Amino acid sequence: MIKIGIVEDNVKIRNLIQRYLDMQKEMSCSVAVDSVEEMLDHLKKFDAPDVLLMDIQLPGMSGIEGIGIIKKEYPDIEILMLTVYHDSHKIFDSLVAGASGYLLKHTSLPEIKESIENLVTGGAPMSPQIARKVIQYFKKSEPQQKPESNLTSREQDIVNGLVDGLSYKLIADRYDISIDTVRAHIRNIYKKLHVNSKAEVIAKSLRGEI
Amino acid sequence: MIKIGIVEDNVKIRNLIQRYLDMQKEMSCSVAVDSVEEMLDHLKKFDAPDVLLMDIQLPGMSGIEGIGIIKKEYPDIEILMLTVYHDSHKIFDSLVAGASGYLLKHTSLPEIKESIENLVTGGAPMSPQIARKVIQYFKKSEPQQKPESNLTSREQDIVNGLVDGLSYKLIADRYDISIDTVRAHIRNIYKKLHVNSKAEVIAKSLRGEI
DNA sequence: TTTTTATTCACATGATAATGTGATTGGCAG
DNA sequence: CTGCCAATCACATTATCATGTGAATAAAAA
Repeated sequence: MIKIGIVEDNVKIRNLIQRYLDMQKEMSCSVAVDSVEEMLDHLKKFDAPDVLLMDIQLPGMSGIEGIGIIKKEYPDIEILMLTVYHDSHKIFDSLVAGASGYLLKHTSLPEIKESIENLVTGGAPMSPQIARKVIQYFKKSEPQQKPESNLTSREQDIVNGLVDGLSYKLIADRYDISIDTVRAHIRNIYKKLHVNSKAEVIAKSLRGEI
Repeated sequence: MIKIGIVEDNVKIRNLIQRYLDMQKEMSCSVAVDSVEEMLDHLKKFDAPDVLLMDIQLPGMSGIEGIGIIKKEYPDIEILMLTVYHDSHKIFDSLVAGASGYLLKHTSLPEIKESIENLVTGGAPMSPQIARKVIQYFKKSEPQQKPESNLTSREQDIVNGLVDGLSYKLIADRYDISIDTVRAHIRNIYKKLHVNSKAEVIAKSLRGEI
């Protein structure tokens, strides 16, 4: 049974969602309040829910401020934002503060239900537009120059094999070359990187130093 | 009509997906090859598809390298990764390189279809586990809960030695114990982590999976 | 108290890795 | 055309690792 709490100041929306979720047999939603402050009061007195649906625009403290406070006291509560805002700042601030998902308010009730289930099983529900913005964030943050690999593409292949934990034999099989060729490449890689073991190559690679 | 291309070296999977997508009336999937190089050849000769499904582990150039090259020449193609890899590096590298979505290979055919539709209407499809890792990227401030290491502090010492690229002998010297003790610890570490080489331990550790 | 568990050490053996030496091929630059 | 270099392969030797088996001690848990 998943216990759910709601922080939302629009009474109609709040009641609608609460009734819908509480109706589900694998969920219970007994607490729905209209501010972070009230939710904090409630958490002190009763058992913490598993999931909190949280708006951003609220009377008193904003939902984003609330995330930090609630997660600090109750780190096991999963917080799912449910809001009309789709600007990058609010999205990122929410995620940095500790939200585990971000839905837009036009999301249908069954989709909200599905998102909550997704959340408790280790997922991170996001509306498609939100996911797009999150991904765009990575495309911009690209200007990270790599330290001039020096490695040829074949050598890089071999390094990837090592990082995947493969033996020389398995690397040879993967790229359909002989094990002696693998040896030869690895010799050259060691020279270029000034190392002398698989271990060091893997460490360098995973640290982004190649 | 959405035109789709596939780059995937497993013939069975490739044919399965191609046949399924091509069967949809609002989609066509006429090109399915097993390497980035072949796809680049195809793109030179024929009309570019709207969406490319791309594996990571491929003969020749990796799918991640391929993203950059393809997006540079054909920026309008949306690239959707479809792979077994779920480690943060491969996910982030793919997104930084320009992928618009990231699915794991166990995704069902109808979900793949849905993801493609989602993609062309401005979404960014991701498997739930992937979305979670992307979001965790933002939470780096907060100490992310580790997968319950199970390792004792001495074992963790040994792991650190491995990550530093030390041999058994050097680890023994560092902690002033015998090399056989190091062996014994490493045996136990392998059991706990279900691996059987230094390489895998180092990789797991540097990926934060310990 | 009895039983785990962490930590320590030893001996042994087959597997894998590291390193040396040398060689062939095909592409590219001077 | 010629030398350089990436990529391929072979053979050989020593070093290191992976794994099995066994065991002692002290501390923590049952």
